[in-house]
Amino acid sequence: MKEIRVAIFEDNKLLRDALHAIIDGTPGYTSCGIFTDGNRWETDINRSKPDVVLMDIEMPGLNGIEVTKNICEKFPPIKILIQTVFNDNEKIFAALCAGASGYTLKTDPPHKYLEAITDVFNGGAPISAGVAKKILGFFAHKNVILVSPNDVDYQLSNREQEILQLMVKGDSYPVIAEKAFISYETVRSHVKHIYKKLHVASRSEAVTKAIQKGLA
Amino acid sequence: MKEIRVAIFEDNKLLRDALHAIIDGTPGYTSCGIFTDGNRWETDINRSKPDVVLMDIEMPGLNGIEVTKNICEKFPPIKILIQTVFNDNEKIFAALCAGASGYTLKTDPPHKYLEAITDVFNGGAPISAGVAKKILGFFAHKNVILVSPNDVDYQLSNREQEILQLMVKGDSYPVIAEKAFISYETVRSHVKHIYKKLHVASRSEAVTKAIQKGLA
DNA sequence: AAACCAATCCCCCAATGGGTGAATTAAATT
DNA sequence: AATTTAATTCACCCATTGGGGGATTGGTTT
Repeated sequence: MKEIRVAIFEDNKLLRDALHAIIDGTPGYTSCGIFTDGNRWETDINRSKPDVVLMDIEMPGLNGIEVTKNICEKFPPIKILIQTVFNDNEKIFAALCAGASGYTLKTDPPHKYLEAITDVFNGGAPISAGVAKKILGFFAHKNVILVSPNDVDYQLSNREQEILQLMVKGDSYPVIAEKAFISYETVRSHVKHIYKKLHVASRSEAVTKAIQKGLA
Repeated sequence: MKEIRVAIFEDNKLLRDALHAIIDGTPGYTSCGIFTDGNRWETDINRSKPDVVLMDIEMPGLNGIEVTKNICEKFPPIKILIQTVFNDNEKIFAALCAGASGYTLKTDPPHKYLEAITDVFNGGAPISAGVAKKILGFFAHKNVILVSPNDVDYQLSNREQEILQLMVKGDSYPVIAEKAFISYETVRSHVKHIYKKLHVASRSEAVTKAIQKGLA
């Protein structure tokens, strides 16, 4: 049975040292890297080669959510366990979307941490009670809607995506023209191309599709 | 310490009897009602007065999701624990939105059930590992978007909501007029009122707001 | 060289938005 | 009981916006 290599991102020295001690002090776990911020995450990850990353959300410089997003993209096999203290719905939601594999509360006792680490390492999805309650709250209060994934690629050009964003925002063509530094007529031309690619025939349909397909 | 009153909705006789036996056989738990479908849910709930409901999703007649929605609306203090077997994302998502307090897999062992019942009774949100993984998947793959809750009530009338739905669908005014059995001019009149109430000035803004505020 | 596409621009006409006004009905308030 | 408020219905005028077709340029691919 291989040891689980754990990297720690945590700006609080006390917590950092405590985690380090717990992980290195428990058979089956090794702390392979301890970092106080996410500014050099890429080299940090490359050198420490962790199986699991313990990620603090609030850190100086790049925050934990950004770093999580980046690691998930560049190193998909690495499991990330986010640690959170706060009750900010927006932040929890953003953290969920970043693509981590589990969420624990900092107030959880050490043995819970170790359990969670093993759990994510084995492909599980440990979620602390408090976080679970929040997530169910999201759904129960209908603060969340399901969008069909990008099963189809609409092949919008960069410029077209840009225009589409502004359309979703509700900007009129003249306003879009100003913001994009092109003429009114050119905006309209882009819009027409967008409609063709999205298979829609009006602005409102395009906006609906953009939101529901996650293009905005 | 009060006993926890548990009602069971489950169409499978074997499972139903097993649950009944486990719950009544464990100190601290009483099964106060056992039902094979949700068709008479309101009288069932009124008579059995449960603290916690074990709800099967697939039942003849009214399915578990509908019944859950109804109970959550009419009897908010009652906690509902949904039991699921299948892997259908859509169904799990619908179940989450119905407003239940917890989700267990039917494959979980009995002691897990009892734990989950106690957990929801105490305000927790037990989520089985498999369901947790699915939920994180929703968020990680961005198949889900956060909508600001109805923090403000736009006070749209029924008719206006109806028109707004059709606008979101992308119907033109003449088409909306046909579907709503009113004249073109009346549609326009409603639309203007909608814009005033939503504080927007164009169809696309109205559509965006409708989607993001959950009005559609 | 030909075909393609993104990005730019113009014109015609239909659809949409804002203002204003008004009749009927129902509900709420005084 | 009288008044007010709001919802629903309809109408007209007119300016702005939006949709469809067409066209040019420059760059890329075939």
